Order: sequence, then C-alpha cells, then structure tokens
Amino acid sequence: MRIATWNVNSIKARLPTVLEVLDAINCDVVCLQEIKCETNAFPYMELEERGWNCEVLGQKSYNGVALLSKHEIEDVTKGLPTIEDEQARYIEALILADRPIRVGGLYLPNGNPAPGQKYDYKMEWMDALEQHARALLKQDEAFVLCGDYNCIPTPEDCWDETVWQDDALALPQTRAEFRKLKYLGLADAFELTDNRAHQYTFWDYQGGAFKKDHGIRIDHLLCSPQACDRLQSVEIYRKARELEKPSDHVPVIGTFED
DNA sequence: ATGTCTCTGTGCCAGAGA
Repeated sequence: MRIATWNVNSIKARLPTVLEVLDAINCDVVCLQEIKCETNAFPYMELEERGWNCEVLGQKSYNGVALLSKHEIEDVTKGLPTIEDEQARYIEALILADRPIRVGGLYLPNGNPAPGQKYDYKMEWMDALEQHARALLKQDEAFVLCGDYNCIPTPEDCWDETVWQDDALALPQTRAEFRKLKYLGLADAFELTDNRAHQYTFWDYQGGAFKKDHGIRIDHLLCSPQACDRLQSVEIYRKARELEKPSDHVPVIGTFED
C-alpha cells in the first residue's frame, strides 16, 4: 500500500505533468493539495480512465484538495469536522484495501504574514486538526494524515534556518503545534524511517532555489500507531521538480504493509 | 547582473497569494 501526498499548485495548469508523475510513482492513494479549481472543474475523466476513484473538495482560485484511490472508498468527509472553514483544505476517506486504512489529505494555511489575522487562522486550523486527530485516535485504527503542513519541523528541515526563522512556517508556535500532533501519538513517517537532515519537499520558484537545493521539508505523513506498525519506508520523489513546468512541491510517498 | 508562478477580472496588466 503506497500513499502519497503532493501539492500540485494548480491541477489545470499542469495536468499532463500530474498524470505523468502519477504513472511514475505507482501509488494506491494520492492526496492532492492546491488543485485551485472548483469541484466540478476537476479533471475527473482523465483520472478515472486511468483507474482512479476521485473525491474532491474544490473552490474557486485558491486551495482545494482531492483524494485519489485505486481501491474503493467509503466514509468520505469533506472539510475538518472541528472547524467552520470557508476554505477547501481537508478531505478524508476510508480506503477499502485488504486491510483498510483511513487517509486524510490536508492543506494547512500558510499563515504569512505573522503575526496577523492569517497567522491566527493558521493556529486555529492547527488546533482544529489536533482535535480531529484526537477523535480519530480513539477509533484505534490505522490512519494517515498527510499533506502540505506548511510547517518546517526543525532547523535541519531547511537549507538555512536564519532565512526562515521569522516565517510563519518555522515560528516556534508553529513548531509547537506540530509537536502537539506528535505528542498525541502520531509519528512523522519520514522521521521514523529515514530522518536524514536537509531532505526537502518544496523549493521556491525564485532564484534558482531547486538548482541550489535551497529547499524546505513541509509535506508530511503523520501516522497513527496502527499505521506505524505497517510503515516500511518513505520516499521523497525529487524527480518531479525536474520536469517541465513543475509544481514547487514534490510527492512524498509512504509504503505500508498490505 | 539577473532570474517565479498562478489566479482573477470594470481584463490583455496588475495585485494577491504562495
């Protein structure tokens, strides 16, 4: 069972690239963020003809999340149940593989500039996510909350801590909220299986950041204890950043025992 | 020495968001 998360930065602007990468990474489930289209404008046809079951929570212009699965899906939730949210940032479903696994795909608010209203919203959203994670943990099932967390967990997860230290992605309060999720009992799949320093999932479009490897690690898979038991490896699919018209993020893939 | 991309709309550039 291979589960990926990928912020595509508009699915309409790079559909051929998205399809190419999806073919290459050979996953069972893929959570997409920043699809930047309304639900009914999602390219269902192109994905369904490649065998994907699609669940989508879109909106105009910004944000938007989708959950793709090669297996049957049930129990779909759109939007975090713990917050009134106008923005399309969360989608969850139970994946009916031989051993079912619940998957939540999330696009956490960026929060810049901080401090300010946008950062307040980010903190509210992280708190709502923690409340939801708490409820899920009570079910004692395998689940993975994956997505663009817009959080650089530690100084080793960015190319230059001094550049990011005042950014909403790296502020102490952001890192503290991310740690809270871990203290609840969720594990960062990358940290658990690989944990090398300076392994990135995002590189800015500006200033040739990818060429210089000036990146940050902000796309994460957080696993429940039952999912950790099945976790085998994590791969950051850097190749996606080398393609024509790439997203600024690359897929992060967790492999779990079937 | 300089170098981003994508979205929208009193639209063909500019401002916002990342």
